[in-house]
Formats: sequence, structure tokens, C-alpha cells
Amino acid sequence: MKLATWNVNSLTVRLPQVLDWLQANPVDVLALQELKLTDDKFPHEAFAQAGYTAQCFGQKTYNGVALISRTPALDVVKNIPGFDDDMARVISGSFPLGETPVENSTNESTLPLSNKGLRVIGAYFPNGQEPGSDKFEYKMAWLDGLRAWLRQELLTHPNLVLMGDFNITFDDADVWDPEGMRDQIHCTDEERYHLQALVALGLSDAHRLFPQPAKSYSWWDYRDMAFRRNRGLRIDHILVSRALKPLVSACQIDKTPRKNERPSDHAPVVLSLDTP
DNA sequence: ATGGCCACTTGCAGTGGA
Repeated sequence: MKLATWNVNSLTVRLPQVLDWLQANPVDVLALQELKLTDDKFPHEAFAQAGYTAQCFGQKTYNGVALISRTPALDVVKNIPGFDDDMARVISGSFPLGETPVENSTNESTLPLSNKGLRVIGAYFPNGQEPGSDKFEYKMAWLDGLRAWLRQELLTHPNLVLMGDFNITFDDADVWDPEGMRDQIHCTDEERYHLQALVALGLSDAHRLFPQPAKSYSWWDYRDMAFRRNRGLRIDHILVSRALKPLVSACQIDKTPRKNERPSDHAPVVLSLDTP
């Protein structure tokens, strides 16, 4: 089973690339961020023709997230319950863990789907703009809200994946120029504290479970030929719960779409799970 | 060596991204 996350920076512009990518990488679930479109403009038909269904949580101009999947997402929740937010940043859904089960009404497990299934949270974390700014304060409050909610979610959904554009680096290994970016946005101690607090809930950075190429990044500035010079940041992450960790067989950043014409500034990250 | 971004807006300059 494969899951992926990708900040597409406008689904309107990037839809052909997303469809091409899905054809080459037929993942079971794809979380998208920065749709930059409203729900009424979401291209459901294009995804249906590609064999996918979609749950979207759109917003005009900014933000907007979606879950694209082979089987429909169940128990869909939008944003963070308990955290009042006027931005569309989070979408969650449940999926069968592994192969789509054969229908059998006479032999149903007594376990609710939430316990045996896979809970997927796709998230577009706030950027924060600049330490000390109002947007940074919002980012910190949002992270507090996320953690309080996740602590509860993990109790009811032991098989949980949190993936998306976190807009935070774990440490200097995620930064092309650690000295130049010290205490800058995405690299501050406060942001990294929040990321470690998610780890303390029992979530593991899937990328670091495996040997990775040196200087692995998921985002490169459009300016200064940053991609060709590999001047990037690793800010797109896939975190897995304790129960899922033993099933993770790979986690890879796919730089291929960043080489497209008119690419997103982010690359997709792909998680492979060894499921029955 | 150096500078060069991109998407969106009741739009043609300003905001936000990262």
C-alpha cells in the first residue's frame, strides 16, 4: 500500500501534472495541499476518469487540501476540531488498511473500522512568514491545537498517518544552508519544538527510518535556480504512529515532477506500507 | 560570477508563499 503527499501550489495549474504523476505512481491515497480553489471548482471528473475519488476542502486563493484515493475516504473530518480556523488546512479520512477487503456481511469483525483501518490526516501547516509576526503567532497556536487534537485521535486511531506540508524542518540536515537560515522561518527552535512534540506523541518521521540521499529536500525556491543547485528544505513530511511504524517499508521524495515545465515548488513524498 | 520566481486578485500592483 502506498500513500503520498504533495503541495501542488494551485491545482488549477498543476492538475495535468498530478494526473500524469498518479498514472506513473498509482498510490492508494494522495494528500494534496495548496489547491487554491473552492470546492465547486474541484476537478472531480478528471480524477474519476483516472480511477480515483476525491474529498476536498477548498478555499479561494489560498490554502485548500484534498484526499485523492482509490477507495472513498470514510469519516471525513475537515480542519482541527476544537481549533477555530477560517483557513482550509486539514482533511482527514479513513481507509481499509491494505488490500480492499472482500465484502462479507456474515463475518464482520467486532472491531470498529477506526481501530483496524488506516486514519490519514493531510495537512497544510501555516507558513508563519517571520518569527515574531502575527502569522508566526497563528502558526504556534495552530500547532498547539493540532497536538491537542492528535493526542486524542491517536487513542481512537492507532493506525495513523499525518502527512503534508509541515513548513518546519526537523534539524539542520533538512536545510541546504543551516548557518544562513539559522532562526529563520521553518528553522526556529520554537517550530522545531512543536515538531518534536508531535514525535513525543508517538509519531515517527518515516523519511528518517531509512538511509536517504545526502541533502534530501522536498521544496526549492523558484528563484536563483535553487532546484538545479539543490538549495532546498525538507518541510514536507510523513509521520506514522507507533502501530504503523513496523509496516513502513520505504519513504521517498520524488524529485521528478520538480523537473517539469511550470512545476510546483514542492516535490511529492511517498510512503510504502507492507500490508497484508 | 551574477542575477533570474510564481500564483492569485471583482486585478495590471500588491500579497503571500517559503
